[in-house]
Amino acid sequence: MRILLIEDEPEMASVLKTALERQDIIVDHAATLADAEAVARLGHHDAVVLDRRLPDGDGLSLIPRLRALHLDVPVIALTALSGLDDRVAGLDAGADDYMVKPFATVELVARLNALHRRSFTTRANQVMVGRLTYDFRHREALVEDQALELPRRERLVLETLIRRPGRTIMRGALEEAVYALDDEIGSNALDAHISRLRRKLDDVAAGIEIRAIRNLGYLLRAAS
Amino acid sequence: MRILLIEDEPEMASVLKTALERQDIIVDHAATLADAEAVARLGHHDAVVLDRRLPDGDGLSLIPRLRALHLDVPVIALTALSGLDDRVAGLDAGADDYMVKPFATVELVARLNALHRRSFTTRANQVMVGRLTYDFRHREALVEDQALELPRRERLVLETLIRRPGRTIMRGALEEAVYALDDEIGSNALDAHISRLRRKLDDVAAGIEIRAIRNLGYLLRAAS
DNA sequence: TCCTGCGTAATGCCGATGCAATCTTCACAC
DNA sequence: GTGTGAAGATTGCATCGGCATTACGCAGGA
Repeated sequence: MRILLIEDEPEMASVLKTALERQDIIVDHAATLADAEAVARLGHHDAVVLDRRLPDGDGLSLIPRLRALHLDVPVIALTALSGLDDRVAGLDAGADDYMVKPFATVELVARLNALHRRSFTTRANQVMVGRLTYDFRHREALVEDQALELPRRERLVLETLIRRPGRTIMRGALEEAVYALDDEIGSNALDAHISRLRRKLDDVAAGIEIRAIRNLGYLLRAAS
Repeated sequence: MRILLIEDEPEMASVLKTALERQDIIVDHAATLADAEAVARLGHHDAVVLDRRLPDGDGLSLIPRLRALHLDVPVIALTALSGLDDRVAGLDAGADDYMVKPFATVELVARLNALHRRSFTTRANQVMVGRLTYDFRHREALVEDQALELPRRERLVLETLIRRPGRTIMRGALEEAVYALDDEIGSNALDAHISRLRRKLDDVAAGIEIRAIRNLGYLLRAAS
């Protein structure tokens, strides 16, 4: 696992870095928001540990900027303040977890591991289900190392489903992923895409099944 | 191949740029360390040519910063100093190669090519798709041992596509490979090159197809 | 000066997409 | 087991936008 530690106090940073590295966690360190953003953009990290009080602003302000770049890296916010308001602010801003200083580093490690496990499948840039590999970096589906050509909508559907194999994706979530907010969508356009996608996956014997969950959504899994 | 040239003397920069471009190398130019770092971070380059004496510091200081960002791009350091100490300093700092001014540009080109090949070690010097063989060492396309003459841009397109046969190359990646940063590219210049390249490949019955992936990019593969 | 490479723009074409009609499957009740 | 209604699946069709192609003019090298 590799994380980005954003913390301006040198001593705190050093202590944390040492503790994390002892747990086999790779730590990149940034002391300012500007640096942090530049580094985070590279997308190398499995998690971000973010101090709120930084020389160039509130750490939380980084989160929406990362999200805007489609960096869905989980974020743990650190703060000296323990008030409920601050906790809410942190989670509102999109932090995935929240720790109040002072805290035991073992707890931070534990939470990082938890986040990592939780998001592991979604963050790898390749996911494999059945005989199908989806490469998020190149945005292509591969069967036996051959690209499977998928048009835009179908590809978006597949991307969304394969991020959480075997889990239900609600219909609304799918629509959000496939259509922009201002794209009005009537009728059953989504169903049609699912249908076409299924057909293509069958044609190449991808060993994948897309199941409808009535009144809820769909899930993708290796065919039994 | 695309490189980042970091050199503050305008004349030197201009001469090198011209010489390299004559060898079909795409050159992005930065005059300061700050600029260079910002551009290098984009990860577009196959190599960095780095002058040591720069207005904002010793060029070598860039290398550890790039490594910290896990940019493993090879670096050739240029210097006016030929002392052993300087050579050691350069290699210590992580430069892959080292040249003392003044030097012959042909030598620089040769070393760049060597580095480039080395960084593609996993890849053969020749790739064959359909009836077409592309020889990266001599930078020529062969059909039945007959060289196929391709102008610069078309060859760059082919090189990029054939590196990953049967896989999608995103439009942006193609543009990066074929054009320098400051080359304004409007309209459909890339499309036009693809079209001309296709025509030439068809003319010699190369047995190759270049497919468009709508909204994404292109893919090259043996014709079915 | 001629020639070739290149970028641009106009035009034509085809695939992707949304829609709607029709068929199939599922859950539940009896 | 079976009937029924609702949700889902599939497919043909018209539309639209992106890609392909080609002609043209410019620029740089022979």
